[in-house]
Amino acid sequence: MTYEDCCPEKPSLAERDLINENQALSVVSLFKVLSNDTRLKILHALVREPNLSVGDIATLLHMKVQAVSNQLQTLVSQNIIKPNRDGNFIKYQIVDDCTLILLERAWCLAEDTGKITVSDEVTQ
Amino acid sequence: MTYEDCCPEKPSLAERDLINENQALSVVSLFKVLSNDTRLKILHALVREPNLSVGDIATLLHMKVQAVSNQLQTLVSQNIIKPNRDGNFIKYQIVDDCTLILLERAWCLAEDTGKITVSDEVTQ
DNA sequence: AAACTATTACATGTTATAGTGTAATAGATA
DNA sequence: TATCTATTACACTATAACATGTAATAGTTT
Repeated sequence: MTYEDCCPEKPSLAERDLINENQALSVVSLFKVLSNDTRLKILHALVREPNLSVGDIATLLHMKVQAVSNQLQTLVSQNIIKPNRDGNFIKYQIVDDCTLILLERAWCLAEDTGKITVSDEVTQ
Repeated sequence: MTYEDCCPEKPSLAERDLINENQALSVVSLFKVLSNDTRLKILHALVREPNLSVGDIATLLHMKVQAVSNQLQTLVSQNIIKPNRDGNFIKYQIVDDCTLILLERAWCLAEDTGKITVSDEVTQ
């Protein structure tokens, strides 16, 4: 998965007409999905290990299953992840890795602007 | 401004340890800044035409100056834009274009996932 | 078909955020 | 220094989002 695989051949921001209400709201809805630490953790867990269940994720994140389920539903409704039943469990996987480019870029940017570090040693 | 200029040489998402609380919150704070239609419009206006004043932007967006000022302060406090006095006016410019990569990617992605179109003709 | 268990639905309390109106401020110009 | 005007501060209202607890559901397995 590289940058070039996602969203090629679009006009640059400066060349576009000023973003209108509908366009802005669509972009906002995408950013909003990524604006929650629980959802980010879920997504990252699924990148590292696809096909986790609600219980799996709750255990990994040390959270209540309801809280995880809430955020899974949000991610499903936004078509970021999709459910697949496997016996007694419903396991989730990421629909389009292009969404993850945003997470990757933001993570990098947060590191480079000094807010966090790769190893997070600053907070220790 | 290309992708390669921003945030090079970082481990992939799958290779990283599961994102921790501090890291997640830092990334979230970045996404949150971009999760508001007014702020997106302001940023895009400044990409298209740097060094606009609060009044300029309020006129462009057909909004109250106070509302624009509120969001400008948010963007300044997050170090996304910076103020420069010019006579009676305070004009704003974008600090780091790398932030815009996120906006560009999200806009493209929103288009490609069918939520909006380049010309926004769907909403007409 | 019945029981079992993972998952979801619903209502609630809490917190955060956006925009507005009024008032204050700050810097420039004369 | 005084005035003028763009900008910001503050208080307030409305709205939305998150986590939680309880209860319901749905699909599997025996």
